[in-house]
Amino acid sequence: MFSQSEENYIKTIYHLEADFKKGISTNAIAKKLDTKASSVTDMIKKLSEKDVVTYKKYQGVTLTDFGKKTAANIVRKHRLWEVFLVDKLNFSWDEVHEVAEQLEHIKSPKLINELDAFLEYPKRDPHGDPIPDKEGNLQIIEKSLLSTLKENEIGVCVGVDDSSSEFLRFLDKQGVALGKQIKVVEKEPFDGSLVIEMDGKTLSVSNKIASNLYIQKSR
Amino acid sequence: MFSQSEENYIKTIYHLEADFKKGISTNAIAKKLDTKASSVTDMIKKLSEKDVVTYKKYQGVTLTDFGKKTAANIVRKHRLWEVFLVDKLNFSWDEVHEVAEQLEHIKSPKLINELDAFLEYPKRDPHGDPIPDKEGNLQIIEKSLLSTLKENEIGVCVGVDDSSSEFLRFLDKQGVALGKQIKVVEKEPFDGSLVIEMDGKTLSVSNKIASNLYIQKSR
DNA sequence: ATATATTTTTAGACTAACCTAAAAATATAT
DNA sequence: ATATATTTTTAGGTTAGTCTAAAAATATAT
Ligand SMILES: [Mn+2]
Ligand SMILES: [Mn+2]
Ligand SMILES: [Mn+2]
Ligand SMILES: [Mn+2]
Repeated sequence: MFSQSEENYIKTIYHLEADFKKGISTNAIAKKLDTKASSVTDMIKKLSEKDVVTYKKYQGVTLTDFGKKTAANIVRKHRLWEVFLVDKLNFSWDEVHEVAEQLEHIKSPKLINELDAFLEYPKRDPHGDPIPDKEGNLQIIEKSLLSTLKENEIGVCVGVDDSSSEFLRFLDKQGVALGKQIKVVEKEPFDGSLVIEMDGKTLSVSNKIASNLYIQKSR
Repeated sequence: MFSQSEENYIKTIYHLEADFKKGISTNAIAKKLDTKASSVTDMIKKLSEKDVVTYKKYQGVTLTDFGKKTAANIVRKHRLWEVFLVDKLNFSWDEVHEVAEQLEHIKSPKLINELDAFLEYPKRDPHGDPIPDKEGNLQIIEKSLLSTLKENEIGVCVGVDDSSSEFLRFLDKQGVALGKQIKVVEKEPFDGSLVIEMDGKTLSVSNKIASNLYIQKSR
């Protein structure tokens, strides 16, 4: 059984590995967890002791299979709770993260399995991120950043890269939501902005937005 | 904002005060929390510092109004989560306590208010205990231990005193549940056992059970 | 290749929440 | 009333998780 703090480290390493492969640096972890590198070194030693990570001094850290499974289970809980908050308790997608950050640490296998069933086995969380199954496997879908699409390409909005409240609320204001069909009408090379068609209307989105929105291209 | 540990102390003092009025002893708290008296003294000082309790050395501890409100809010969360687990996630009434013990510490006013609404504002938890409202008030109902009823008195089962898994599962086995009508047929002075009528059948219950079951008498 | 900058680890401290053992206060029994 | 028992507090330690500052290792730039 892991402490809340240990779980937060494990989850963070998992997310960093998804982005940057093996050998996650002390500093990278410290930055994500808003703590100091020296604290990370301490914790890393403990996690290595517990066979969650492999660790060679100065070489960064990598999750073991056991560590990966543990991490996936925490992520599974986090995302299932997010679905619960949005689907059942009227939270909006920009409000769920902080609470899920707490709920993910509740220890009860029955709770999480029953929650999964109650929510009818959702496959993705409110931000479009996949929910790992009990074994820790998660299905990856083919998705591309909106900014990488070419003119006239069409797709469906399936996720966000940055899921900060600010970004999500901004998307709300623009009427952008998961499941919406988007067509790239025009790309502006000067500032990287795009003119897109959505809900039959055309609007312009900045490069900043376009490089944070995931699109599943229509074949 | 209080730590999980502080919250557990506050809640425990609250429950003890309900049973024994003011001036809760260090030892009583230690026993309930399964910790040492010296640890309790430490924590009591901190809580007194934070104006949760009033404390005079060797005189025991009493919740302030602020302390009472804080406690009631924790109890509110505990009981609402218990209702959720039973009503929505197929937990039985003997399985919920341990999980609610964790869930009660989640910090999010919106979460608990939405949960309350989602559950349609329940008034009692699965054990018949009242759920405090947002202000910390809880409605008390007139209830008596089954063991105090006289022959031929009739009432409805509305709660349990001991809510240990063992007792609750035993009640399940006997077919006793909240809401069941019970009539005292006969009292056995020798061992304090009772013959009762329930669901049209008569059965005998030991004194141990009769003094852990709350009945609301039919006027 | 060497100097400089950056990253990582170590050393030493702090706080929260525990503990044991001893001392002090209070309660109980004769 | 005094002696004894019990309860409560104090004193001093431990562990988890954090911090700052300094030392060591590694990376980068000339
Ligand atoms: Mn968390
Ligand atoms: Mn999410
Ligand atoms: Mn608790
Ligand atoms: Mn209960």
